[in-house]
Amino acid sequence: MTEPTGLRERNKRERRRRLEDVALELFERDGYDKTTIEQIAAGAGLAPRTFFSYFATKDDLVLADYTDRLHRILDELDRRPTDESAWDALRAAFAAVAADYEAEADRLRRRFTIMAHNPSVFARNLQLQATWEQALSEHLMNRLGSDPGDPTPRLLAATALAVMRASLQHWLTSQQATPLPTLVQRAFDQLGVGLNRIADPAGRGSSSR
Amino acid sequence: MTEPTGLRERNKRERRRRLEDVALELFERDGYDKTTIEQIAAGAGLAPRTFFSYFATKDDLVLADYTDRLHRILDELDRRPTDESAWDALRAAFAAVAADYEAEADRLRRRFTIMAHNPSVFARNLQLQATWEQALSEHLMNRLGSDPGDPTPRLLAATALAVMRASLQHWLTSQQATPLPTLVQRAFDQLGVGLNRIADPAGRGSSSR
DNA sequence: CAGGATATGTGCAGAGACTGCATTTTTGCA
DNA sequence: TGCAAAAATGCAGTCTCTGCACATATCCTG
Repeated sequence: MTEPTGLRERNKRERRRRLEDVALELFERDGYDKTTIEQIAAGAGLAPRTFFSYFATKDDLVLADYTDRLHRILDELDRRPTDESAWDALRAAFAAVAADYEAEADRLRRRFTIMAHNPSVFARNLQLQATWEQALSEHLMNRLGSDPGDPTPRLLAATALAVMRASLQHWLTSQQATPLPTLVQRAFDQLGVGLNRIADPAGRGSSSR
Repeated sequence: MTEPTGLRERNKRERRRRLEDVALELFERDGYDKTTIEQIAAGAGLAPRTFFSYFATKDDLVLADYTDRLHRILDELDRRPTDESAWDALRAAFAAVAADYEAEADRLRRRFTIMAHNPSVFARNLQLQATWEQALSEHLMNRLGSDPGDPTPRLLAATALAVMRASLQHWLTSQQATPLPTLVQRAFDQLGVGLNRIADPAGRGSSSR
């Protein structure tokens, strides 16, 4: 199934999670910069050298599950009917993912705080988002059947991610006053009219409205 | 005028530029990672320690004039008539800046290459763009007279930058087939219908409440 | 269940970015 | 010219991250 093997994998996962937990705690207590990898490894009962076989960099500790998230979005996008306009599909996919975020508002806020105080982590976050943009963009290229030279998919991807980011930020700083999916959908709608026109596969510009 | 003093400032500028030049050259010849700060400093006739009084990090070397660019955008934005919709103003401002970019396509391409191969530089680039987003967002808040809780300015800023980034990338990878300002304006137009509705100061489209 | 194949953990040595501090050199100016 | 501010430099040290050799744990096959 989703379990390739037994003990070995289990331990690996276990240690990885332990490293994350210890790190988050130390980061919050002493600050990101003041926390050394040596301390983190010690806290997780591992040798410093071993840390780097779990995380490539210290930054990655904070953003461990990003790849999962990306796959989540792409899956959600695949689940949308093909006759739906790309923009509407993005809207729905991001709203669905936004719902996931609701469940872990706390964890997100902790990260957000660390990121806000640590340029390198923040930068790493953006960098990961850029890989999302790339992946999303390719995905949309297929969906739209556009050729590689067409900037439209990239534009759509970049815009959708910008919407998500802006919504997320607003949501976190506003103490989650409005549900995130609502914010996301609202933002998508604000931009929707123009984009539906260009991203509707059937060409009949009638979708969100 | 803009010259606070004579020789001292002059030398400082000189050395800064020399560091940049040497660095770019070495980066291209030996690769970013293989080039040490010691080498760069030596090439510019300075002590290694001195490097850090000119650039905070190695990354910054590649992205030296970013702050200037930001100011350029904000100035251009200020120059737009106040009865113009925010989106149209952004369109015009970015198109104007895009024209600047045309003049230095070569330099941009060199940077682009370095960034494409070096995650940390790329990340730093994104990080700087995030500060732009912040600044732009505040600027727009004033222009629109919206209150701090309104996500619209941030959404506008994020989207505009996404447009610029996507256009720039497309422009560089397509060998500058189409003039950048044209690409930028076209992309803005693709998104424009929905955004004009919300970002029109005249308020015809029931702005953000 | 033995025992080799393989994955994983660990210690060591070291490169290289970056910092704080004390000191020297350069430049601006009275 | 000579003094004060600014800039350059040297030095010691911290920390992240890497390569390599070796130890240990896990798995799998016979």
